[in-house]
Amino acid sequence: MSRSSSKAGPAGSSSVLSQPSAQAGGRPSRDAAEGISIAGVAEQAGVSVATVSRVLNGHENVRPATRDKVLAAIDASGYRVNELARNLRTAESRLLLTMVPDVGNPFYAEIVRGIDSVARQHGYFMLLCDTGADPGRERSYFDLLRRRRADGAICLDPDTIQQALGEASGALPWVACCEFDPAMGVPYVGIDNYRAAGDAVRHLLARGHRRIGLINSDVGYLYARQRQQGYLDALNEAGIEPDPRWRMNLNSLDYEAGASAAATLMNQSHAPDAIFAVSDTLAIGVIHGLRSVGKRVPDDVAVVGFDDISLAAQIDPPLTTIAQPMRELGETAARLLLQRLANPLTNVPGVLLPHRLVIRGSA
Amino acid sequence: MSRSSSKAGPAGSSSVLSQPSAQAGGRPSRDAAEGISIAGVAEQAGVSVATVSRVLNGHENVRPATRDKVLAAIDASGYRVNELARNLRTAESRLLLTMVPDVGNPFYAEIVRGIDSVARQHGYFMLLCDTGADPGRERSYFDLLRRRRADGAICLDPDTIQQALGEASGALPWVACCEFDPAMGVPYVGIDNYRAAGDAVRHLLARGHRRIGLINSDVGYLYARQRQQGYLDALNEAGIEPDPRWRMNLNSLDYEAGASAAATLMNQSHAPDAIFAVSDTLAIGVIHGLRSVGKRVPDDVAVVGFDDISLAAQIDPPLTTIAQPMRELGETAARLLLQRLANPLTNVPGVLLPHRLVIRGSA
DNA sequence: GTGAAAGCGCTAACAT
DNA sequence: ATGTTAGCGCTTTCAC
Repeated sequence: MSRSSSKAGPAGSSSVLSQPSAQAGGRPSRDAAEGISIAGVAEQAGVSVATVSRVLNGHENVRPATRDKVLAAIDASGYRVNELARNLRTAESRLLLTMVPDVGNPFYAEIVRGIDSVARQHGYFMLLCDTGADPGRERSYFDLLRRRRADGAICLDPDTIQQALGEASGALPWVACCEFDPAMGVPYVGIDNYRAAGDAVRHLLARGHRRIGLINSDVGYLYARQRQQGYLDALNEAGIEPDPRWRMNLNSLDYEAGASAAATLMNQSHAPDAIFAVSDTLAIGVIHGLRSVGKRVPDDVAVVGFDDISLAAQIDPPLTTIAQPMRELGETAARLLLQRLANPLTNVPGVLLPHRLVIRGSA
Repeated sequence: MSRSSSKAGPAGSSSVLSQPSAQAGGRPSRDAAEGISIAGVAEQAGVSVATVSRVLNGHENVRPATRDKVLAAIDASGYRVNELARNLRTAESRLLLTMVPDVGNPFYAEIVRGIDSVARQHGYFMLLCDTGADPGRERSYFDLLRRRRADGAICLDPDTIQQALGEASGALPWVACCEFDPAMGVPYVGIDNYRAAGDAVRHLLARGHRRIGLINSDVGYLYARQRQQGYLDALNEAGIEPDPRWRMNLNSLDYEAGASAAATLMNQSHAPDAIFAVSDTLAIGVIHGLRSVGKRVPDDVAVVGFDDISLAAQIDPPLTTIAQPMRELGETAARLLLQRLANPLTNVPGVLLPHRLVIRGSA
C-alpha cells in the first residue's frame, strides 16, 4: 500500500530491491509482502494472468481444477485486487459521492441513508462529502467526479453553489436533491417548498395567529426563497400585510442561531405571536430562545418547524412541523443517478415528492 | 467481496458524442469533452505527453512559451486529468476514509469536521462512510483501503467490529478514534471513559442521589463496557450496592430508545432517582420519557448525559453532561493517520484527551 | 480452457 | 527544454 511512502520517489527509499526490474519507468517502491499483484498470483498458481483474472471475475470458462489452484494461490498470498488498476481498465470506479452542506444537520442523515441503501444495493459505494456550503470545497469534490474518481454525485448544496459549478458540469453525471432549479437541466428530486411553506402558514392562520414571523435560512438556498414566497403569499391571501420586521435570514441552521433569532424577534414592540422556522433545528432553537425571554410555547408564541427530524417529537413541547419524506428523497435521488449512469442519453426527469403537515404541541 | 463488473456501460461511453444539447446557445461542442486524454492534449499542443505531464505537475523545466501552448490546448479541450491513471502510477489516492457507525448522531459531526479540516489542510480528501455499525459494511469499506482506493482510514466503529477486521488489517494504515483497544496495536485517540463515567456518577452522588440508573449503549462498544465499570466502581466506592435492575443496554442511541428506556426504568418499585445516560441523544430521549411518565427533571429524577453535543444546552432543562473535546478528537485522529502515512515505520502513539463535567440544569 | 499481448492514461527515467 | 519509452495492475480480444 501506500505505506512505502512515495514522496521519497523511486527505488531509493525502500532498500528492498524487488527484482532487478532493470528498466526505466521508475516504479513507486513497494515491499513484496504487501504488494503482490495478479502476476504474482499467476506465477504461484502456475497459470497466466488472464486465467487469474477470469477466476477473479467469475468467468465461466475455467476448469474447476485450475480455478482451485488459483484460489489457493490467492488465499496463500493474501492477494487483493488493486481496484485502481481495475478501474482504469474498466473506466468506472463504482463510487458515488454525496455532497451535503453540513453533515451535522440531522435532516441530511436520513436522506443519506436512503441514498446509501440503494447505492449499495446496486453495487456502488456511497461516500459522503461535507462541503460546509463552501464553493471552493464543493468545487474540489466535484473535481473528483470530473476526474473520474467517482462515477456520479448527488448534490444537496445551495442552488447558488450548484450554479457556480459552471456549464461544463451540466454534462457530468450528477443529480440535485432537495435543493434544485429545474431550469438548470439537472435531474432532481425534492418537494414543493412554496406550497409546503404555505401550508405551514395556513395552519398558523387557522389557529388564529395573525402576526406570524419567519425565521429563514440563507437566501443562497433556493428553497429559502421559495418558502419565503409561500409564506408571503399565504399571508397576503389571508388579507395580512406581512411586516418585514417579522422576517429574518440566518446563515446557520444551528440551534443557537434559532435561539438568538427568536430573542431578537421578540424584542420589538409589535412582536409576532407565532413563528415559522424553515428547519426543525432552527425551530428547536427558537423554542429555547423563546423560553429564555420568558415566553411560553405555544401559549404565548406558537412555533412551526420544517423537516420532521426524529428529534422533533422528543422536545417539549413536541414540534409541529412540515414533514419531508427524507428516506424516499434519498432513495429517489440515488435511483435517478443510477438511471443516468446506466443510460447517459435518456432524459432523466425531475420528481417532486409529497410533504405533510404534522401537528404536535408547539402550534 | 469481488463484484463482477456489471453490464452497464462501456458501450455507452463511446456514443457520448451526441451528448447534452439540452442547453440553449447550442454551439456544437468541438470535442467529445468526455474522452480526451493527455495524448490528445499533446497532439493539439504539438508537444510530447511528457511535456504535458510536466506542466500538469508544475515541473520547472518547461519553457514558458511551451507551457502556454499546452495550457491553451488543455483549456480548449476541456481536458481533465484522469486521476485513476495518475494514482495507479503514483500508488496513492490522496483519499482518507472515515468510518462512523451512524452519521445521524450529532456527536460524530464535530469529530468529522475536525478530521476533515486537517485532512484538507494536508491535501487529502476525507470521505465519510456510514457503516451502521454493521460488520459487513465496515468490512467492505475497509476493502476500499485494502485495495488501494484510499490511502488511510479513521474508524469510530465498535471495538468488536474493529477486532473482527482480522489480524491482517493491523498492517493497514488506519487509526481508531473514540473507540479503541490499546492492546490492538493500532494508533488511537480518545478519552478516559472509565474515569469520565466515574465523574458523572460522583457528581450525582454529591447531589445526594443514591439510586442511580445507567442507560448504556450496546456492549459491542468497548467504551460502553468501560463506562459501565466506571459507574459500578464509583457506586461501590460510595458504599452503594448497584442494583442490576437500574442498568440497561440499548442497541440504539436514538432519542426514542432513550425515551422508552427511561419509561421502563421508572416502571418498577424501587426506581432510580437519577439516571446517567452514556450519550446526550439518549439523555435527551430520557428526559422526554421521564416527562411522559409524569416525572420532573431534575426534581424527581436527575439526568446526566455524555458528549456535550450542541443541542445539550438548548433543551429544557439544559443537560448536565460530560463534555468530550470532539473537534480535537477528530483533528488528532487525522494527524495520527497522516503521521503514519508519512512514515509507516514509526510507532504512532495512542493519545488520551481530557474530558470535562459540564453542569447545567438537569442534574 | 488457457495463454500472449495490447492497451486503459499517466509519470518518470533516460535520452537527446 | 523536450521527446521516447517502460511500465503501474488489470481486463480482454484473439489465438491456440
